Amino acid sequence: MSAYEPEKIEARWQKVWQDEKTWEVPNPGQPGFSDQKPKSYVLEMLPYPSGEPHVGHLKCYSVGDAIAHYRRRHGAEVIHPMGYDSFGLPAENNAIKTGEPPRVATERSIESFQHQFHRWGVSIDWSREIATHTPEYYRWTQWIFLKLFEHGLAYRVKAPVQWCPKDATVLANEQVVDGHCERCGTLVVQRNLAQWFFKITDYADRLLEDFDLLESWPDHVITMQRNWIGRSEGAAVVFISEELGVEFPVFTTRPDTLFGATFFVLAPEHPELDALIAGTEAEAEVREYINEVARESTAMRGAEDRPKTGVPLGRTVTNPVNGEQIPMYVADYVLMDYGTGAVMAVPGHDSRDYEFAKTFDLPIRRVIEGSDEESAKDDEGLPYPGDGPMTGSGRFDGSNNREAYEEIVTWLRGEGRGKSTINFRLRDWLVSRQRYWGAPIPMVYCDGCGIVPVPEDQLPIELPEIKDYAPQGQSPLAAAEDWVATECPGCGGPAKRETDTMDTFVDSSWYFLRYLDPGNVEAPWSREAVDFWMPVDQYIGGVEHAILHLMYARFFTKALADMGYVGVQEPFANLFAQGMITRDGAKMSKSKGNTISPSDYIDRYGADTARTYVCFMGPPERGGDWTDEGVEGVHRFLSRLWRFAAEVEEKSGGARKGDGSGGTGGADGDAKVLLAKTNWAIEKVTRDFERGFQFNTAVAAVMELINEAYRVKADLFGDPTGEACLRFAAVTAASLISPFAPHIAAEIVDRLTGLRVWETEWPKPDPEMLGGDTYTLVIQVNGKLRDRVEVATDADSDEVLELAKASENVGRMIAGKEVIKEIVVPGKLVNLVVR
RNA sequence: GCGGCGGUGGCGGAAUUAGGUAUACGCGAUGGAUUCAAAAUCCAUUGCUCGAAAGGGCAUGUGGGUUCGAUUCCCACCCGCCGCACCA
Repeated sequence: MSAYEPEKIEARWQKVWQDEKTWEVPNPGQPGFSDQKPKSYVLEMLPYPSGEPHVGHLKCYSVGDAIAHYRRRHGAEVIHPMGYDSFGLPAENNAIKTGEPPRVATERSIESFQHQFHRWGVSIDWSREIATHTPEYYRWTQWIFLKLFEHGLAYRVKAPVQWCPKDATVLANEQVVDGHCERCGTLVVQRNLAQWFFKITDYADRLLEDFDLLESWPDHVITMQRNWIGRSEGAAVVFISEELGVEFPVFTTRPDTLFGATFFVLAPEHPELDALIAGTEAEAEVREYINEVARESTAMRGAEDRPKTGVPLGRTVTNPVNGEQIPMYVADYVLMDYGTGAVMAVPGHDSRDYEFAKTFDLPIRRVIEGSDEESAKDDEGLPYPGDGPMTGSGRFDGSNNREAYEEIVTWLRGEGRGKSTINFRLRDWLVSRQRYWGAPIPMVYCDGCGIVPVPEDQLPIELPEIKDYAPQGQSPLAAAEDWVATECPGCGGPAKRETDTMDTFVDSSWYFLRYLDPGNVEAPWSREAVDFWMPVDQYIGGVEHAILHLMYARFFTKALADMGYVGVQEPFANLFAQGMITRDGAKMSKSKGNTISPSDYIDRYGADTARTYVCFMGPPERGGDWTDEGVEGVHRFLSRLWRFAAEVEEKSGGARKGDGSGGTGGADGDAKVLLAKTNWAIEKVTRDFERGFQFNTAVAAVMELINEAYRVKADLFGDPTGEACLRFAAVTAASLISPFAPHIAAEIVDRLTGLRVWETEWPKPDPEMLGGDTYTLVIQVNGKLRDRVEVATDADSDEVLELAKASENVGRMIAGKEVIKEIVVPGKLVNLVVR
């Protein structure tokens, strides 16, 4: 009997797949294309190539490949490509440290990924491989930039932006976590810079509404995006400074509390502040406060339990509902980038305004009554955020605040002082980066013509070779003077290139379209290919991309659809968010020294073991802790499968065509039990795939099948029907495990049937064989398990009840008691209720 | 604070999707077979507890409820993880 030698069988089948280009699929119009099969686009989030692939990649692609295999065996034409998100900071930071050009380190890493992915045996169509750092790719990233610009969706503006001093670049709002740089953890500061933005806010509503178009996304991912977009309904209300004749619009979700507004607060960055304080007594103090705030980091400013600070402006505005003059303040608890940067303060019904009023001794007015005790005394129960009858609100007194809401807004509208409106938390996407290793922004600046887009036929604007990658507060590209100096496409005069590069999230916002037509030199993709393959039927990746990447890609798809380049509104119909693998309960990191190198395990146990293990260690959508013992357990299981199949091959002859079920008819005894278990396993694994990729229990079911085979095999060898059942069990076990362990499965199925497992149809359970002649009847007394007996499947309720009562143990439990109820659940249990 | 997810043996987890055998599968542990020996392999046992055994009692974060029967449904709470957060 040959031993299980994964290194041999894995190399053998990998060579077959590579030589025969097994996983390559044609596009419409290409030779071999057929529209008879349903298509399925299975896609894992493309990896950032840094060093070698890690266990996160192993898990992502093990899950994705299982799905790809499963769908192929259900008759689908599966497109399963991969590539590299190869622009980005780590390679550039490495370059600054070592002087090695980012391209060199990146391409070395890509080679390592290619090598590892081949060793993992992942079923990828390598003819579609892409890398975002190649001019062939970023030419089209630049092209999309131009299209967005053309359609008014890309614009340049000077604005306060988040700046990371360590990486010396600006960051998108989404890349600032708790006031720190998402990448390096450095405290982020604000700077006023002219930057390129994408107008994602134009799509805020559609990004929300179109969640309805998705087939299956995890709820928590949708919730995270929903919160991030932060749609809130309310009213825009205009407060006027009579002295200056300036209008101050505010956004409020509570126009019903307008009568309770006792002061008015502006953000320190508010553009009207200058005009308000110029030449007044308050000027010096206010300026000092503004400067103080400017020095503080975003994190400090947003800190919890921060005492309220602010300065009175010595001015007032008019409350539109009652004409009252209320004092104006500047305070840092009002944010410039939400709403209008100004708020009407209602201390009676808003906790922040309440705190501020307490600190500055401002009037607090109740305008909505709560329950009786709460409204007993003026200031008790305040701030009160709830609903109730209105008070101190003129003609609205007595009506419920929710009902008065509409009336107040209507009244404001009639007066020209306000209207109902919707506000979003989402900001436009800042895409400029003052870094080298990214796609250059295809724009030039001309003294005469201003900002001029590079004509399409001049793309790509290639990254120049430079020597010094260190950022100096501006892009390292600025040092490449020959490159920067160019000719204005408009007037032909001297002009300068934009030296910022694009955020790498731009590269990854459309790569799934390029896979569909990767060699196209005329266009980023052919509409025909995109119409055929899109949307992605199953997307797989980590939750860490729940907001950034997934929202940007959705935005791009919608914008490209509006321009007529794609025909879908949503790129990813189904999303699977995998959980993170930990080691000793902790996130793996180089600094902790607890990283797992997949290649070490593949050297020792083979790719099948590593792949099956990551699918078995727990539900794939949850995290799991990597243990060496667990890996060994899976390897032990595959070895058992192997030995069992080898024994079948040896004792019952070589390959016989078919699914292995030939000759199993008329089985009884252990043979029949094994046959039933085999059919049960088919049913169970299939159900686990269909019910959202419950791979841990799918693998467990095949383990159970193998355990059953070991239990009965000694008795069955030698008997023709018994051997047929063993053979069927072996072929089926291999077939069912093949999405996780494709090499061992290919080898076993080849040896026992002469067929190629990936070309065979997914097995179907024989419903006749699922149930046996008998079942285990559970007998309860007062709901407690008292006995179990084997009962014929066709026994009726009376017979079952009789058998239950005949049980010795049950007899003891009901002796001397009155049976007041008898519950019979056919095929399952009997419960006798006694008193 | 808001939103989401979760709490089951020594450990990872199963059963939760129509309420019906709690702990599948794996790990770990113990015993046995094989071996000169070890590794590997195979077999058996393994929630806690009382009992010689037959068998009993107790167990799914806590407290209630519905039910013949609740890990599953309802109410109230506790703990953990994740996301967002002075968002007006």
